[in-house]
Amino acid sequence: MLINYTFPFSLQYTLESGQSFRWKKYCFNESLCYEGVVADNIIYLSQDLNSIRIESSGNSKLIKNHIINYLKLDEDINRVYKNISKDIYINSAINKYRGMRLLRQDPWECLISFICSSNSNIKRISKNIEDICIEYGNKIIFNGSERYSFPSPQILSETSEKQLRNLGLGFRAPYVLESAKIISLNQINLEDLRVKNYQDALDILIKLPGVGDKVANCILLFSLDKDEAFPVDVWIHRVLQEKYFDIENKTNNIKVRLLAQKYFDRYAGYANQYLFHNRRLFE
DNA sequence: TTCCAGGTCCGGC
DNA sequence: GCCGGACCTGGA
Repeated sequence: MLINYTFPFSLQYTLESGQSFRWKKYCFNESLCYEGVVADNIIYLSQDLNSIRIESSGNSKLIKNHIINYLKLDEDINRVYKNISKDIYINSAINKYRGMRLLRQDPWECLISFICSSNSNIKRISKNIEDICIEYGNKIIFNGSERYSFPSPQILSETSEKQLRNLGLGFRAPYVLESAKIISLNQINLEDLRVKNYQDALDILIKLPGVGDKVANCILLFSLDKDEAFPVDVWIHRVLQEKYFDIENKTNNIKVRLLAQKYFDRYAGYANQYLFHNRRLFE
């Protein structure tokens, strides 16, 4: 099955940019192929000259729509570039990683993933998420691959801190458990945040345990269509200090975020993603 | 051995 | 309100 896309689009940059943690890279017929789990199905994706090739364990028409939505192919990336091209530094990052897109992930999975990201690294986060799925998700078999779905809020809320610590989550275990309880009781409805404005959605998300300003901005940017969201981590802080603003190492991250959002405006999140990727791969 | 990694939380000024 | 330290764990 094929999906056509408008240029520019890079599957590799998009799936390897640290937004999502469940894609595994393969080399197949001398081209890159990615295996992941989206909406309880195993998905294989690869990029041809004019289209994205999909194979999956699920109903093909449904999956096609899921993937168009997941890859956010409805976004006009050229309009984004036009908006964020403010200086030579961001332009150089755009030229290097042209076609890197933001995803529209499941906010629940995104929430747990970025709670797990706290004071960790991409390799370990990926392992934590995969272990959570293996332990509590449903087995999916397709084409010789065996993967597991991401468990529901109910399922995770019925685990225990000890069980989650045994999976290697460390001090993040109680945050995952308590957040799962809040979501499963529908005290916070993540999908409802999509129709709220950025600031209101942010104020709600940071009430969740383990979710501060940085993690909340990741969830807003990578799953809830808030293109102005701007997660400030050590890498972004470093770039902004080196290339943009007169700030100190210790300058409050929220102040830094507000400066950047004012500068890059409505698509600040895309600028963030290019600056992050560029700076992270530079070292 | 020590230090650090996509931060958050808590307690003391 | 702001600031510093603690926090699980695995890899360098």
